[in-house]
Amino acid sequence: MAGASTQLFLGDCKEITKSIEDNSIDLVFTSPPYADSRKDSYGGIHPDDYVEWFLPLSKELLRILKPTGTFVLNIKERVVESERHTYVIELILKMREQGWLWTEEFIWHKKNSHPGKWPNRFRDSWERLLQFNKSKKFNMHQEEVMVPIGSWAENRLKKLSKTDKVRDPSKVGSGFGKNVSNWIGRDKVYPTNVLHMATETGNKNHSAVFPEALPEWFIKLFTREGDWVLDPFMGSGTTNKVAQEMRRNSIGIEILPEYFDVAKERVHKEQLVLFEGRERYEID
Amino acid sequence: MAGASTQLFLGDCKEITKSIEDNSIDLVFTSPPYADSRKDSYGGIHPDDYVEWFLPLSKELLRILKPTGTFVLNIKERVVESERHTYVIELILKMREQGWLWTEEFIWHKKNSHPGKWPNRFRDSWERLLQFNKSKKFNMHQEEVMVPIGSWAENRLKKLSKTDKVRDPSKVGSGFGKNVSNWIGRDKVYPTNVLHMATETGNKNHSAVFPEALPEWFIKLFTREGDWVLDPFMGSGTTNKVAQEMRRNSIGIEILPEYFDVAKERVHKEQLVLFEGRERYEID
DNA sequence: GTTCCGCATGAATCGATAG
DNA sequence: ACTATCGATTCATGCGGAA
Repeated sequence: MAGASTQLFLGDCKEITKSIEDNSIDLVFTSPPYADSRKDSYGGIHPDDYVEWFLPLSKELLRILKPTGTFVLNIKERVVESERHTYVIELILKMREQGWLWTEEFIWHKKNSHPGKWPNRFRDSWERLLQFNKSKKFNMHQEEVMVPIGSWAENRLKKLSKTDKVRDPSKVGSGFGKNVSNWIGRDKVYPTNVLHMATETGNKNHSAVFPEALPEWFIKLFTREGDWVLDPFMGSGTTNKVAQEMRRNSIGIEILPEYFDVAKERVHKEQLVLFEGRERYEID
Repeated sequence: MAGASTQLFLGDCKEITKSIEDNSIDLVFTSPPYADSRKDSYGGIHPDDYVEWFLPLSKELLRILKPTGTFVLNIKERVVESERHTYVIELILKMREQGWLWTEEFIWHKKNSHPGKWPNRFRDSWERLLQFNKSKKFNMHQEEVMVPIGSWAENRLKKLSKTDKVRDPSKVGSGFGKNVSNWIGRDKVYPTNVLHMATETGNKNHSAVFPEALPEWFIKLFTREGDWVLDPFMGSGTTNKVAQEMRRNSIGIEILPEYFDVAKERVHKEQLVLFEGRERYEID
């Protein structure tokens, strides 16, 4: 196989996932609209309704995921009336009732979190990456995400300014860059469950909320070449773009035409299959 | 007052907290025994029983905390049968039913987390620091924990003789650029809700899991000199030692004599008040 | 070509004011 | 009283043009 198939769907993921086969997906990686945010984009799900809104989808995802597959959910609760809302932790409990295993919670430390100052809280600088599985025997390719202790750590160290050292005296314990090939032959260690990455800002064509390195890391960890990756809330297609570059097959679903069009432009045209409404376009 | 009072109690915190006055504590900072861990120390509460075991204490804490006070709970769920157990998130929900506000969740990134390798997960490198409050109007002294500004500022703020830049008018916000001049000469900024701290490595006589910097940070943030700090699971007394050095009054409760004795030795003897069993010793 | 440096922008939240 | 809108506040990053 020369390239991987990238199938992009325009429509509601709750409906479109129904047409996906049982036990066919190796990794679901997605960042759904957070409650009440992107109000104009997704209809603004109220925090109190969020769990009930999400559960029909997670039920479908449980069906289409392979027994060896993994579901990684990037999410964070909003502040509502000076409190962290509980919809995320309630969702975890309800998904377990559906049959999901809550295997792990990774932390994404956002080094350049949104600025701001409030009398009762500091900047929110992290998000959850909830790992769910269908069975205890899931695929995990740990060696693929090993961190070079040599080059990466040293370069990282070099860049630290005096003030950085004061703020974070013993460096950062885990992290990763984009060019794995540069690390071949170096001494490597396993990473931890804390990921240090900046959000991507200032990108003109698309403002990806998560950096490419985020789906890249989980795709490396939980899939092999030729496996199937699904992002039911594709947005501008970051997950699918990365999956394609990594020679994984992928499915992306997006309900808003504006985002869908951006995603279309970001993936390479070979092996791209588009499903827009009733029509089906294939580009070879 | 020359020094702060440090009162150490030997006994069960669920009982001893009952004798503490209503609305008298400014900060509760504690790291309770995690479920099933330190089995030999605390009797090993089973994960499934953890919430019910904890709730009577949190109810007392709600009573004795000042309306302006804060409860910081350092906790992390254990892995049980390849899953993260749900007792922590269930506890959050139940404590809210008791009347607590779940204001925030800080992340303690443990930079030197214990090494290890498992087939299905990486090293656990973070813990939760759950912030609960009694009311929305709690004391928070943000200026006490400011950190050096990032190195970006060195270049960014070098020359600002021009007129203030105005943000893209398409965005509603009034704009960061407009107030850039406010940043000249500033060298400290507010921190985020992610704390990078190493675990205490020095193998001492006790199993102090958190470094002194951890309670120190929260004591600075949520109390002033002369305020009252409580650690109901004192352990070897790290919280109380730090509180004393920071001229805060404190109460520590520990059920195990071995730990209690270690704590006794770690605090300075002036103003130390001991309550061991029925007897009361005052040392002045 | 390489480094430097200006600059737009981002899953935000609170309190006051208006409807 | 209760909800909606709006102004104020604040860092760090990567891009792209300039040196």
